[in-house]
Amino acid sequence: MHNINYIRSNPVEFDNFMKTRGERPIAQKIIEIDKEKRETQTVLQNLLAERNQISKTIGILKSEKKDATKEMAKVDDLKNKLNTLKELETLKDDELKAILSRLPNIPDSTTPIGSNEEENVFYRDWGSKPSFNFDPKFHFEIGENSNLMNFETATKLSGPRFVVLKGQLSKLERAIANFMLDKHTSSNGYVEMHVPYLVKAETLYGTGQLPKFGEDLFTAGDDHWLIPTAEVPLTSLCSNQILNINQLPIRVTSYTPCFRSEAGAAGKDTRGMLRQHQFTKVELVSLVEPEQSNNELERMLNCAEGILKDLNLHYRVMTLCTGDMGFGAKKTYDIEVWLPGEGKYREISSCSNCGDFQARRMNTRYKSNDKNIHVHTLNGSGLAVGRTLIAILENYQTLDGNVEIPEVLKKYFDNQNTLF
RNA sequence: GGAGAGAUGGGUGAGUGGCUUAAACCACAGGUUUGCUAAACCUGCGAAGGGGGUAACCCCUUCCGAGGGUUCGAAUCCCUCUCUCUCCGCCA
Repeated sequence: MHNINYIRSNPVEFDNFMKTRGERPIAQKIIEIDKEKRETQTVLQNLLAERNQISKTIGILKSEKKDATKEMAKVDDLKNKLNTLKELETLKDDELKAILSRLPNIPDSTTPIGSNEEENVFYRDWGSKPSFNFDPKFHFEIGENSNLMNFETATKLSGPRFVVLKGQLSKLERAIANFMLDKHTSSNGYVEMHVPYLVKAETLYGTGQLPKFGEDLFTAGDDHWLIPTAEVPLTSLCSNQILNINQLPIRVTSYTPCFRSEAGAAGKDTRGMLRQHQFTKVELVSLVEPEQSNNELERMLNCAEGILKDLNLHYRVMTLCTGDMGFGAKKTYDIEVWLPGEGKYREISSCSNCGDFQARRMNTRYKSNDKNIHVHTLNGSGLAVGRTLIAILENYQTLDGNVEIPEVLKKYFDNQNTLF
């Protein structure tokens, strides 16, 4: 949610920012509605003050057993005006909120301007593409050949875009998640949380998925929605609170399933477990003071990259351009891991600084020198577990169809060297 | 699911239609006193928004779980909903 005062005093700049995010100029309309609302409010409040004054007089007159019919008639007269003005004010306020709640965040000054993913900018990379003396297979070939990755059974149970993992692959999924959680909690200063996977619409509004992107979500009825990412419950932990400054920074992590309808992705990545309706992810979330959020984004990115370095997986980091960034983000880094089977870099983590955008929507503030200031929120995958599993299968595969176990994961496998 | 009780500021908690402009206490912050700490005393201390002023500041409105209603006037009365607690039932 945007600060209306900012739009009021910088309408041109605001429209320019919105343009980079694919929005039409809207500041003039916002200012107009806001002005109407405030004017209505002023008149309304003056009348209310008048009514309160007269009512008080009536109270005094009555207690003195004097006649108050004249005053009562006066207030009666005010009533109609008050109702009309109240309705108008509510109308204008709703209009304003309807517009503001659907506008994306303003990009950071360091976010490259562009219209789609083609214009994302290379930031840095690590490692190099592994070489194979055979044709590396796709992850789903390795998985299906081992009989431990089954898409048909999953489709039988739930339809397309689900998977059943068995035995060592199911264990690998769990080992990856454990490794990530262990690292983030012991070395990176995050506190592990166990959170609900079903949340209210209000919670999704706070992080920005609603009202605009309901189509991407699964709902379980009765105002219960399945989380598309643990960012939603984690960021919302302190919603509607005023924190003490010494509680910051807050760094939390959680391993959860994520549910996405993939409404706009028909026909895209239909083979394998790259794009599923359900997948698991270890999420990182930070709440920090505004001055800290730029540094925190770099820190978070390093925490996510650290996992890939430990797993010895080659990756590159891209800075997303304005047109490819998510709704609530000011700046986003995507980490793309190299998948030799597919021969492509694929997103495995996305780290975003949302500034005060989400904090405004969910009303999370902290007290500093007697002032209440909105916190800055950040979220990042650290990492997507399913895609990490894919990356390990494709990067650690051997000629005989087996998969070597990465050094840091061996302790979860009784120090075995290979998976099968 | 059934029965009952409840929801008031950071916390405890008073307030059943108009001297409530939400008391009091605790916590917290500043100050006085003080060899240090503590105690005592003094002062301050919720949020959102509107208006005025160059400004320090001043005025006003709204908020007592949420939303409606009654009334000249609602924390207080009425209706609906949500949540919490206790007991019973069911249950991993």
